Amino acid sequence: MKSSEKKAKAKKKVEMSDEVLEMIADRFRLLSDPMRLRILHTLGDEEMSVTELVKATGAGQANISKHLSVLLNAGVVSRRKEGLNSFYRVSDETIFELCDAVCSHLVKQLEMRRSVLEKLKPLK
Amino acid sequence: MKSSEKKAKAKKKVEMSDEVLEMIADRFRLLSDPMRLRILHTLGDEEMSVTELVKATGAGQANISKHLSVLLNAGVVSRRKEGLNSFYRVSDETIFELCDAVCSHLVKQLEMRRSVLEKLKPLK
DNA sequence: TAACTATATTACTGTATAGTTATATTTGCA
DNA sequence: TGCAAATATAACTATACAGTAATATAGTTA
Repeated sequence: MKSSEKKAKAKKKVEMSDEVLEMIADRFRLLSDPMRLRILHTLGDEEMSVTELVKATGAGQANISKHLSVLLNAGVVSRRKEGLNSFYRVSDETIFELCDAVCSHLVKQLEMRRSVLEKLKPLK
Repeated sequence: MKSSEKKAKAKKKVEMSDEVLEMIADRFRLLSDPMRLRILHTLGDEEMSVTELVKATGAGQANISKHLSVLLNAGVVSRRKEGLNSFYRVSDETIFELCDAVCSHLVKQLEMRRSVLEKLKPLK
């Protein structure tokens, strides 16, 4: 017992190198853009061409292509080329788990705020 | 059966407004910075003052304070003032679930790469 | 009251990146 | 071969933001 006699409360923490933190941050940064989230949500479990995504999202073609290349580079989507078309699909489903977790947290948060407002109502 | 006779494959997607996507992106953006991740990881389940966090992380005081105010504003940490000190603690544990999910994904990803390299070894 | 300490805030700088326009590249077709 | 379509890329602009230095604010102590 050497390092655990400081405060008795703190759990021993795993050392986190800057490199690991940077990798985790990179992963979150991937999902920190509304347009990329829109693309991923639009794809769902489907395979879609760039043109289809452009139409579905209303964004510019260059913009969509750029975001897709970011996602492709990160291994979140995969690409299948066929003639003139490039078809993309989500190859890393764990992305959706993260999004779902954030979504349900937001819902919970909004519900809490609503219930607080509800309690204030009678005071009007 | 009207909108479901297009491709038969696509699940009906929930409409996603720009506002909702922006909120989700905001949440991910919070975690897309290595220094904020370092602060959250350093805090863990402890309560710490700004000075303690400055010492533990090696970052500048102004920088730590700014990140803490971002996290406070987002409801991820809470603040307790006592005399000259401000004590912060993580108030939203769901943050750690997200981090854990990303971490285990990274581990899985690295293991996959390692096993690929392992198979290539005999070819040397 | 004056000096000191902890924290917050402001102003500034540099960097990263989202969106856009224009262009390059590749493939299919007349 | 030449044109058209789909996609990718390069160059540019504007914006956001992380880090820092300086300063403000508030509490503590001599």
